[in-house]
Amino acid sequence: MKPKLNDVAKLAGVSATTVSRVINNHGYLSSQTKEKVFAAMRELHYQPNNMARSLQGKNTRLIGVIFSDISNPFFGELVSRIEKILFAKNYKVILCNSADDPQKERDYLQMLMANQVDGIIAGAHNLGIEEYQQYGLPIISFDRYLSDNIPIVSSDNYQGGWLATQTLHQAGATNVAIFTGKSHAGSPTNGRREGYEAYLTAQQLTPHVHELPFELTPALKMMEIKTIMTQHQYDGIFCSDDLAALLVLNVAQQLSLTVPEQLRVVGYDGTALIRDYHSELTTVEQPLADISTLLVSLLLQRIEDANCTLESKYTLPVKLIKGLTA
Amino acid sequence: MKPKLNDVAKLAGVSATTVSRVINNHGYLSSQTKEKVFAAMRELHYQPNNMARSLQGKNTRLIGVIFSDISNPFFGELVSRIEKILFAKNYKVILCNSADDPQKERDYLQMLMANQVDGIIAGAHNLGIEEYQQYGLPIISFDRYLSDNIPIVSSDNYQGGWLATQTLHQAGATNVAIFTGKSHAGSPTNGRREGYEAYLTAQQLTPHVHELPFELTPALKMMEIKTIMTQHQYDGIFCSDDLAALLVLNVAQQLSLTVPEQLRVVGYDGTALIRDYHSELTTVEQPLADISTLLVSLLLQRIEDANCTLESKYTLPVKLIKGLTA
DNA sequence: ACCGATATGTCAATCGTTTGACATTTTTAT
DNA sequence: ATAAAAATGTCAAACGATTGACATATCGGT
Repeated sequence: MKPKLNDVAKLAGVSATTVSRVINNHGYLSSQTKEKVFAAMRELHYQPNNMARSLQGKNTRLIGVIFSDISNPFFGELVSRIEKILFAKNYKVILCNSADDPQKERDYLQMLMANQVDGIIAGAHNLGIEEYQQYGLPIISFDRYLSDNIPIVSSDNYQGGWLATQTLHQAGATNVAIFTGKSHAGSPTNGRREGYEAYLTAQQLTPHVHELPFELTPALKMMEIKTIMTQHQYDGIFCSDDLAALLVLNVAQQLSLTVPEQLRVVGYDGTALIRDYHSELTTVEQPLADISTLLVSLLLQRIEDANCTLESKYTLPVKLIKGLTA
Repeated sequence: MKPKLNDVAKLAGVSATTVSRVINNHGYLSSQTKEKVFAAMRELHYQPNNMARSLQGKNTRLIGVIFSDISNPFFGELVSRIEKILFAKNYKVILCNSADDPQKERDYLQMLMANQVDGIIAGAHNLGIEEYQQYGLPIISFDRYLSDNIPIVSSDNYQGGWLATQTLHQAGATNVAIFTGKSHAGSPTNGRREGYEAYLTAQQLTPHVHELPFELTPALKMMEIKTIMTQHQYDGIFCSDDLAALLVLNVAQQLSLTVPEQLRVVGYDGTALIRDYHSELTTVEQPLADISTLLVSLLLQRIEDANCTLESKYTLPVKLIKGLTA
């Protein structure tokens, strides 16, 4: 039978009101009384019921975190960082993998509302989910436009696209392609492609855009990449994510193309996984530590003051991590 | 202002008791009344307050999931799968990254108790945490001994160790090492090393065990691996996780060792990430789909009936995924 | 001696929802 | 016509904790 606050009061020999005062550190309290109450709590393994407390108007300190799939190393690392920061601030994370399924994302929002979360960090890619605007909850978005009053945190995708393409060009590439996901209206990640195109246009070179649908499995994606690489003799490829870059390197090996002599490759993300286990890959690193810190910081400001004025966009600078592939 | 059940009742023109009956599908209810109530719920964007409901004895349907760090691809995929299965069964996951920090894991347990979670799936590696036994909660463990009445789910580590070593041997290796983490008393993962040693002993070959501490960063781990590989001329290496295997492959390249001619390598885990982006790696695949399904299934059985009899150990068969490295 | 501060207790209302007991009305079957 | 079933309403207690108002006792400073 789970211990209740009244049980703690009985064991400590004080009133229930006193126990509540100790737990919440309200009112006059002697050190002796505090110690007696804490000792009773320890002996009974008592934890105040957060459900009952939140019914009294206390925040639940639950945060919903929605990404498409945390088995993707980028999201895995991002969510891991966000969770660590939140836990250190006495918040806990309800994890949501929405995949590329708008209805699933809506179901998650409903569930998060029912669980009285204090706020949401949303970083999935589904579009057209009006519910985000209907609930009037503190929400911060990562890399996706949700509504006019929901701030977006992202890396400087445009700078990243420019930088990646510049790196390929300066490494001698002139026939440069980009392998990217499907463009979403209003999505900051479009900036990678825009930066890529802007650089090539400035250099009077021809852009070659290849969209690889998100829903392709890696194996099918690899086949598509192989088809493209066989049909075109690119000497530089910018992949708008690192996993695609790994596939390109795999295909290069299959086609006996030497990297970086015959083919230069740059990726995007620069997760710890890539830096630790694929340091050969030249990549544009998104500042995951800063992104996480900023997402949490903005959300907690919104939780503290729902009407506080925040920018609509926060753009963090990227950095080129020089490997051996470009 | 958040809508309450009474607001729904007013809009639908029924009593609050009727709304509660519709939500919980209790008692006699006409279809017309149900439809009126659902329409009012939709119009007000009403979600029943799960905190108040759980105060009434309803389960919170919250599950605590504790792993060391989900930015590790293995845990990332495992947690992702567990979360998907749980969400489909109308449960939600509170995510906990305990790292290699026992006190942090204790803090998480306290927090989970305070939040009245219905159960816990525990897969971190910290030892000596008595709290798991004190709270009397449904708990299922992955790859770690917690207490006599907490079931453990793991892959057949012994078979995996045997299989990996046999694969190296059959590929021509006779001077075979194992790179493993530190042994923990009672931990199923010790089986990998035991299977490795048993195979070599049966073949009258000499085991070479190298323990790489968990707390080494990948860069330091790589240096340690390079030192070992330089000092010994192993012709076969079994790594007890795939990321270590990637490091070994990196070092082999640095030392101009051809794989698998001069050096055969087998890893362990076989995550989707490895299969998709490193199909060249020969590895022992843990059945993550089955592990996830079983962890959830056992936990829900425990939640349903706290005294149901479960085995103390569930061991799932592994499978060798043949790549090019052995 | 007196007054203010300190310390703790009592009491009851409240949070949002559930739920059982009982009442009333309507509908349907015999 | 009557009885049973269906449908909905009323009412109040309860879940665990918080909290404000007020009471009482003790202690320390003036």
